[in-house]
Amino acid sequence: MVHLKAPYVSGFLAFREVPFLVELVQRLQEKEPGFMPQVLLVDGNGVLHQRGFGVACHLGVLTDLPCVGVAKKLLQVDGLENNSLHKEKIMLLQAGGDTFPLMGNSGTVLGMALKSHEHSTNPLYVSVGHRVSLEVAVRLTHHCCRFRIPEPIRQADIRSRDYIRRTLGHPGSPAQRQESLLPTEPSTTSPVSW
DNA sequence: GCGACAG
DNA sequence: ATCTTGTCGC
Repeated sequence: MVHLKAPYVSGFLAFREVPFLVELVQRLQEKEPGFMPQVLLVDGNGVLHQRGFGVACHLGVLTDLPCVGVAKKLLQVDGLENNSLHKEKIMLLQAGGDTFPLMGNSGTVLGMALKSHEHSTNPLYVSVGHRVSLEVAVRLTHHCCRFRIPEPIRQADIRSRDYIRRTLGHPGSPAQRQESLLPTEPSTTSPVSW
């Protein structure tokens, strides 16, 4: 079980979550190096970020593994806006795998909006994290989608929440007596996310 | 009061 | 992220 200390602040997600992600990779290298993945799908952004360096970049540099940023909402940076024009482009996406580029004011393509499967309305926002091209990032993400969320991220989400529920759900459990795995902060902070 | 808001 | 209400498709 991880013990989150930093609060969630938009633009600083890596400072909250990346230490635990690095630890997971290190633990895997020690115990099961044969299972080391060739690429990581990261729940958050890569270069589509306030300072061009989201959690997927951060994790990639610290582990030297190729990383893809996969966000569920558009981070509105460099002039990118979730406005009516953007929503029009989303509605024009037809088949699963369809995309449109996310071009910042700087003229750089920061990522791609991806219709991750055919019966999906909201796109995914895919961006380069580390040692991977945007084209490969998009194809890889698309091919991992049984549903809207890529299966590796979806399973991590489902199983971690299930673990939390099983661990904190039982009165008298060690975790419950420890009393402070739940966030001290009011809202916004979650013990799950990992 | 109003807009913004990766997770 | 969490919570809630309602709808649609398999």
